[in-house]
Amino acid sequence: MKFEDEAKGAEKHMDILGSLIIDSARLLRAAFERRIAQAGLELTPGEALALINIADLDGSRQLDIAARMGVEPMTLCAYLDKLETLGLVERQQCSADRRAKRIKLTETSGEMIGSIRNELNVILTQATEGLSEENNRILREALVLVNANLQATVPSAALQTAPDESR
Amino acid sequence: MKFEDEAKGAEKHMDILGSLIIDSARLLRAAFERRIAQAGLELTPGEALALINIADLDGSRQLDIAARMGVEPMTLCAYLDKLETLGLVERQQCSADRRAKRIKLTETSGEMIGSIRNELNVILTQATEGLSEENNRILREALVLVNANLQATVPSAALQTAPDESR
DNA sequence: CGAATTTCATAAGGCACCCTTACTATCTTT
DNA sequence: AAAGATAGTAAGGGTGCCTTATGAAATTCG
Repeated sequence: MKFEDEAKGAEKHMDILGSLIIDSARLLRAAFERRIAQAGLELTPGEALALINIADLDGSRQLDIAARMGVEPMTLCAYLDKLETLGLVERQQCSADRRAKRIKLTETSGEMIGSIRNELNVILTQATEGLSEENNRILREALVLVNANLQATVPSAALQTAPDESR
Repeated sequence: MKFEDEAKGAEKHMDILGSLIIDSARLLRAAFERRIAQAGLELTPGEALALINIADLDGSRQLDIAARMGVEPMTLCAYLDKLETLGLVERQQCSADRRAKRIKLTETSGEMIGSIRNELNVILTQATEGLSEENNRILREALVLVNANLQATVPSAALQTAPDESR
């Protein structure tokens, strides 16, 4: 059997990117989790991020929020259960469509949202320490592009964006 | 609703980076999982990545491989159980330290490793489509920096930094 | 109009990732 | 030789996210 490991050097810088992204996410999530716990906020990272997204989309329906977050509606539903239990959001009947519910922030949520944003801010400031403004921008733009590219490879994404189903 | 969120703009580009990284990781993992399944490789992404790392560190002990991967020894242990069951790696007694085991690739693993590298390659080529060589490099360097920064915030990181001088 | 289909939220269940704690066997130090 | 550190691992848990199925309401259409 002959192995074609000659190409390994060329591929190496590729598969490293995969590890880098996955490692970043793990580290980031862990750091966020630690900070949230330290700050005494009784939320998981997923719930906290959901709340942040809801803050930007106050009054939206669950489908829209889930789409914005890039998760399945069911995944968001679980977060909302928790957030509602904690009194941070409310599910209100949508008058236009009685199947749907509008997710509204409660008055008491403001403080929590501020705290979460603050923790996020600290973490990301630490994480990007030593990164030039310019490269910070490129990093974000590159990730936006990567995400769009990956999203396009999702089979069901054909329904949303791609007109091509030559699969 | 009538709240002034003037400060939000300043923070926004920060917390977006967090979402971007986490989203990338989720999309990447999902894409990898799909491709691995399609290719008929009976591995999870974590197991596959472990195997790739082992390929670069053939004959190392589990602690070193775990450190390289950035996971706890126990996490790696579970991957190894699976990889060993599949006949892709072997645990060999380390002659110098009978507590330790050296992880060796089996002969049959070459094919699997090639397949995994290939799938990774395809995914990452897709993911970085439209990204200039220059920005690709900056992306990777920025992530390396971010990972190092985040790693430094881990409480137990003080313990981790020392034991690695045999490189 | 009424039946079929679609859509929104959700209940139920599952897989993967990764961790902490605790234990055994083996080094290392004193 | 006794005490403590270290390599691997068994056990178990929390989180993230998914798929499938269900009930209710909306929409399409014969």
